[in-house]
Amino acid sequence: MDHRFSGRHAPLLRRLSIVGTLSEEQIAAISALPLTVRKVNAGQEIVRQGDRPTQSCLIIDGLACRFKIIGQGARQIFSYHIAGDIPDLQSMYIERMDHSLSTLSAAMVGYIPHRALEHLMQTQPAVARMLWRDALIDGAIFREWMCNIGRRSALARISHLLCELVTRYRAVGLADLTKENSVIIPLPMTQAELGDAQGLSIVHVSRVIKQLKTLGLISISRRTLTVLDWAQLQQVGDFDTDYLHLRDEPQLS
Amino acid sequence: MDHRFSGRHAPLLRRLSIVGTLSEEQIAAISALPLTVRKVNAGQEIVRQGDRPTQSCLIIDGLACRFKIIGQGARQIFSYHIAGDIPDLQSMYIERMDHSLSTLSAAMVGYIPHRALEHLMQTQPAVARMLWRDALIDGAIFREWMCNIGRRSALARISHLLCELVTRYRAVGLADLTKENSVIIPLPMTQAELGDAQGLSIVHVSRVIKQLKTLGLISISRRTLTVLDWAQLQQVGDFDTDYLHLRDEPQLS
DNA sequence: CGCCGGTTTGAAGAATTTCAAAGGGAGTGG
DNA sequence: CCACTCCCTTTGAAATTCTTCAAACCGGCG
Repeated sequence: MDHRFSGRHAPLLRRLSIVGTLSEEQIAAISALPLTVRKVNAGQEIVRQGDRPTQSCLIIDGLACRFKIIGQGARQIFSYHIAGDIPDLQSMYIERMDHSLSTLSAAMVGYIPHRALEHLMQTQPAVARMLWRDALIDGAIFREWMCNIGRRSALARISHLLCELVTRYRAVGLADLTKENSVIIPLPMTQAELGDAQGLSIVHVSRVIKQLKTLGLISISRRTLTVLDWAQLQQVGDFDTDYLHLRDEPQLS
Repeated sequence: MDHRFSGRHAPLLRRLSIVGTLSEEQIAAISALPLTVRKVNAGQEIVRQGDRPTQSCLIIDGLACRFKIIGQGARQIFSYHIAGDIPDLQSMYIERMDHSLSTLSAAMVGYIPHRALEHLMQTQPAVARMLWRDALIDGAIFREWMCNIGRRSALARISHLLCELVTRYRAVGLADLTKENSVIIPLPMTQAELGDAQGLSIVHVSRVIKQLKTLGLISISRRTLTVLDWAQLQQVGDFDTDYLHLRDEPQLS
């Protein structure tokens, strides 16, 4: 983990440094991005479908998700976003939002004007490349979720999702370890929100999670996930980190 | 429809002109892209998961799809690609393919070296912007498919997919009309391939298509789809063109 | 004419949803 | 500090959607 980063831009710097190596100049340029920080409660819509934003959101702390409400009120969640993510970077290039962005926990959100981002991308092409790479990885995650929802069992889906979250939290240094080397990450979303992400009903999510607990693979308490058997959880979830395109694959013992 | 376009680059030019307006200079620059054209049979893998391509593929004619094989042989198709699409543009920025690209019909495929694309994007920033926009729309389609697979009934899923294909074929001028103003598009894929796209079994796809025929919404013959009741098909499929971000929404009577 | 891949059909089975109700747990107000 | 409340989770039972299996059918092509 890089300790050069501090302040409100730190999560973004950490995030980008898993995509590529940042020079001092680039770090300075990113740190100079104007950032209007706001504290947001859980369950607030930050950007709405149909909006034409002139700024993008950096998640500084907490959990957010992108989603769309379809037909008779069903919700599909497309992605979860943790500290360092810019979930709506694409609004720079696609004016009209075709989905919404919402917090799932209390969160710190920083707003960056598109103008500033454009200037950054013009003056620091290497950073632009990182941001684009990031957007493409975003798409890779969508594809993997399609595999989940379309072709995996409910048990595999939830396991896979938990594996992804663990891997992403670890990548940005936000996962903790127990004495026994079990990984701990925040899991602030409700089971309804897990279901909306993986195309499952609340009831079934509950049953599947119970099964994972019974199998001794995980435990959950106080909105916190502990992975008790990482190897097994990966296997049940048919999980392979490839699609996350991490530069240095973090290895778990 | 723009008639300035001819030759093997024409499908790409038509495709980009639905994203933005092309100047003569841009048309010239795109037409100058080196293009190695190959005729490919149906069902051939063009790019494989794990590859590190140095060129990207332009679909000049025919149908292709991106997909991944998971777990015990199940296949998830992520997207269909018609003439003018560059399905693996992203391999310029993400070295290692996390999925495969395959033809679904006999096709003409043009290979463009990444180097040439990079040069184009550097010298024609507006074209670069269009290509990026295109990549982001790609992601928007993934998201809509997630809604389909995760939250819509089988009948709605198939209807929605057919609506999308009709809309995309129309956008690039590849849809025909009957005397009665019904839209006709190619539908070369098998029902197994439709199922793999929408997370359904062959059997169920067959039943759903039968139902759509019985309802009088569509007819299919000789790998060709005729939409008999566009309004109704859209409604059944909960279809809204928003997510395709077309510049000029093509209106159907 | 016969083959072959793809489609259709029927029947049985599995996974998941829906409905309904009870059970917890964390924060709030008395 | 207790009791209440609200939201979330859990459980059971019935219903539904979709899958699987198996077999027949169909249409284009050699």
